[in-house]
Amino acid sequence: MSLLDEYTWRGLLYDATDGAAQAFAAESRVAYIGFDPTASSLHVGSLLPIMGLVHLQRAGHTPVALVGGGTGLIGDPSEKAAERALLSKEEAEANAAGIHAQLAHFLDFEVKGNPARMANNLDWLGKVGMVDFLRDVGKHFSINALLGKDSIRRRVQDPQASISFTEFSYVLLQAYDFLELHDRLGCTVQMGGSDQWGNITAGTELIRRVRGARAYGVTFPLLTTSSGTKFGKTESGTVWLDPARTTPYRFYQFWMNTPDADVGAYLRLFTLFPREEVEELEASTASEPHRRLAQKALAADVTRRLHGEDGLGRARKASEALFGGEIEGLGAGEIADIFADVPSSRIRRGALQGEGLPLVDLLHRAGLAASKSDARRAISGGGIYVNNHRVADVPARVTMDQTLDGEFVVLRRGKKRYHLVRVGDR
RNA sequence: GGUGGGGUACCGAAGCGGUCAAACGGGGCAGACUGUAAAUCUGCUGGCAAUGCCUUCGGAGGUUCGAAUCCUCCCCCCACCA
Repeated sequence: MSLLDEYTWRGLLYDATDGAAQAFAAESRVAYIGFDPTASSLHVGSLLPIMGLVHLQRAGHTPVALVGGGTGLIGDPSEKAAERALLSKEEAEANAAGIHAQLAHFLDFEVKGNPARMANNLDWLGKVGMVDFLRDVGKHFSINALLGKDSIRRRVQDPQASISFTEFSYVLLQAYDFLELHDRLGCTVQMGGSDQWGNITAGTELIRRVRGARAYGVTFPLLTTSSGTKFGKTESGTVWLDPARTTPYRFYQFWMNTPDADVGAYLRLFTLFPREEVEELEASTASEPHRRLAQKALAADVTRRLHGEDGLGRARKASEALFGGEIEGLGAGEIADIFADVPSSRIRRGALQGEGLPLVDLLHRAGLAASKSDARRAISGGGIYVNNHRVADVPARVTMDQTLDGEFVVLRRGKKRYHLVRVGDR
């Protein structure tokens, strides 16, 4: 199966320039995707283009991840409705390093033949002179055409939004990136989200004009959930790839919570499962949904790829304990293990001795309630559990008697939000 | 620069002298039902030492026993005109 066919059945293909399919079929290509270093970590939203690179590499082509250390300093106008804050050079570089490390979980940088590569456009954007740039690149862009581009026109027409010259120039920089990668690495394909179409074709045109060479573009769809909410957001915020920001447990839970209506599409997009396996899992969701086989397979596969067998093991174990059975039968050691990645806090032993501490205060301190009033409301609404037993008594206090092995108290709000309180002075 | 209309809680939007911590809708949180799904139904949705007290209705002053509501000045938006 050709690469674009693979993309197509998986739902990964949004659009491609003419000849792209033949180009991939004809020879091994070098293709790149740019990742914007606005944060030191990528989030699940970036997983889609990353998987695009993964399939590309498996098909024998060479993936290049361009970390926009240079363009990150500018900002893409198509992403925002208003002028955005610029990153400092140091921030951009630190973020680029973090992103590099994360990509290594998905792409093989070691194989012979078509190892994945990293590039940082600061390497050339940092050096190019203004006059050279205007002469070699700027010359090939028509202002009239640029003004016609959606992302720019919107901003130009709205006197409120207005666009700076810097952002206006963004498309030139991205086109120039493509040209540089073409010259340096023989890169002939740029891929990206469907919102990048205009920027990508600007690059293919620049290459055609100044090098007389053919280059191609492929775009991926922008993902939304079946209920219309933004993919990759949860109650607790963005789902990051960095385990320090989103623990493997939470990451696993994010995928476990995938709605039935979306799980088939996600299996295609985010796992490498072959078609038959995806279809079997979908059939399972239709006929025996309560087993959640599709969600489990999805969560396991994605979590394993990012956090390894260990991370997956912990996430699974914690999930099984938390959503399966009794907590009270477990020893302190097991609890510490299971809750390794669950949010936790520490409290002094003295606070729970004697009279103990009002549950309301504990909830507030643990961050499970925004305020004590919020905690009271949550308790009276029946949404608070101590060691998995509902506590509906607002003035309830928590004492040493309720600790597990004298060391832990497991708080829970609602069905899924757990918090482990460790009792001890250190 | 002129004229008119606005700025209310997370968002949208009522209120236009006391009964306003502020209708209603959305969002969010929780409960019921389930399958850690969706849909649906129900409750909650400023804070605190809590039958009360404090802070909130663009900002600063003022009138009044009492203001989100009236007056003055200022800031910012929107529409039309120049």
